[in-house]
Amino acid sequence: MIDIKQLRENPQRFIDGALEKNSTVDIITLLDLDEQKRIFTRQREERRAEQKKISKEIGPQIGKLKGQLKSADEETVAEIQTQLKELESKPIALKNEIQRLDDSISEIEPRWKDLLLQIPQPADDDVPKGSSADDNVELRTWAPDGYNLDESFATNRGFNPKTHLELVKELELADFERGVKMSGTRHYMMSGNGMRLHQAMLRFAFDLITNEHGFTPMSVPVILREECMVGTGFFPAGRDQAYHIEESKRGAGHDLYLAGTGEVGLMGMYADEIIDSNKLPIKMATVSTCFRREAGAAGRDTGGLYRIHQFDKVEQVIICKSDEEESRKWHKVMLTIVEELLQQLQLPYRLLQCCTADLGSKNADMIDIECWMPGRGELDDNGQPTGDWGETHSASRLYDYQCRRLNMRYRGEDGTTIFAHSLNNTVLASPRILIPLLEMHQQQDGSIAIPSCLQPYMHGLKVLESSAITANT
RNA sequence: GGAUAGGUGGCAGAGCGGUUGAAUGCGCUAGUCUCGAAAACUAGUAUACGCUUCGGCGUAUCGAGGGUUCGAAUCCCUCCCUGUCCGCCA
Repeated sequence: MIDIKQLRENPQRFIDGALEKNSTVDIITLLDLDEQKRIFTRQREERRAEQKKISKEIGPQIGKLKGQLKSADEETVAEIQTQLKELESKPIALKNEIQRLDDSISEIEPRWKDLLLQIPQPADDDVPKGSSADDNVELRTWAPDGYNLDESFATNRGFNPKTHLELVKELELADFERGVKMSGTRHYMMSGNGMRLHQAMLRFAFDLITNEHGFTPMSVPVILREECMVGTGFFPAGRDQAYHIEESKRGAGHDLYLAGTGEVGLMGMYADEIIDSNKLPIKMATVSTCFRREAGAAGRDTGGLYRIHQFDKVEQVIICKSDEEESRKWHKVMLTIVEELLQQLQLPYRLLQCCTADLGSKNADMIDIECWMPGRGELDDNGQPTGDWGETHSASRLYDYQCRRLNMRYRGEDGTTIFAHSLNNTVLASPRILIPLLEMHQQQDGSIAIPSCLQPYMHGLKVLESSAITANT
């Protein structure tokens, strides 16, 4: 959520920011509603103050008169009742007026709130403007020694690459048919060494971030209340991407959803809290199963491990003080950790500065990391895939947008409460990361060379090979 | 799933429908005392929003929402949440 005060002071910044993000939210109407709401609220407060004052004055008198009623004859009763009516007429008039103002305010409030929640955080000035993901800007690339990204995989390695789908099938690393049989399209099972590799990757990434970089290891709930989804900024925009769990026993607004990322649990845990400022920055990492409906992606990336409904992810989150420089610093740190991880895995990658259109409503800045996937992309004249970049990581910088929605604050030097800043980034999401891993480390005989950093997590196994290969050698 | 007890400030815990934003205790902060600390004593100690002549003033908040009333932490209704016991269970 953006700061309504900032919107009042500088509406143009938010109007421009929304346009750049292709948002159609009606900010003009919001400003209008806000003005009305403020006027009504102020009038209400004034009436209310007046009413309180009068009540305090006439209270004892009313009490006295009501006491007299008990022991009065008919004539005095009538007289006293007239006096009571007179005494009460003014506060009753005020009461009615307050009621009218209340009605006006509660009519405005839901629309006001709804619009406010929809206003995207304006992108930072140094984020390139763009109209779609095509306008994202490549910041830098990295490839292991001996691998030239300007040349094809075949030129680099001396043989044509198989796709991860072929490799998975030959080495029996996953079972798509049975996954689909049980749960429908975009479901799968990891099997045998595939499952071992999947677990090894997660464990390697989790150990790297928690042991080497001091992030606190956490587990998180993946079933979360609607408030957490709204608070972290995934709702309302991403409502159709989340699995909704029916919970009719709970009241409205208390429905439960499956999280699409561990970020929801890591951020939600501090909602409505005033964090001890000595504890900042809070650096946390979790590994959790993530669920995504992939609504609107029908027909895209079908088959294989790229776009699936359920996967596991090691996620990093940082909550820091409200300071732009600090936010920027931690953003870089989070990216550096991923670069370190991918370099250890010997996977070529590139950093993409997302343009305004690709940021999503929460982010002031977002940098994606894409890994080179030789088996993706268009086919060349010989029917060989030309390879393509595929998104594996996404590092978000949100300033206080999320913390404001979550009401997550800390106390400043002078005792005032300040909304914290938050950031998050993927450490590693598997099985998607297995695509570049398998495709990049495949060898001519169809086996997979396991990077040395993973070998301890694979009981020392150095190569994945099919039973057929083993039999031949 | 069955039975029962509750939700008040950082915590514990009071609160006849009328100066109750809320007693008291603990905690915390500052001061006095001390070479220093502890103890003791004194003072202060919620949040949000609005207004401000920057000294304050006003409104809201006692789980949430609604109602009764001139006036609600206090009465009524609905919902939410939590604890305990029994049953079941990865």
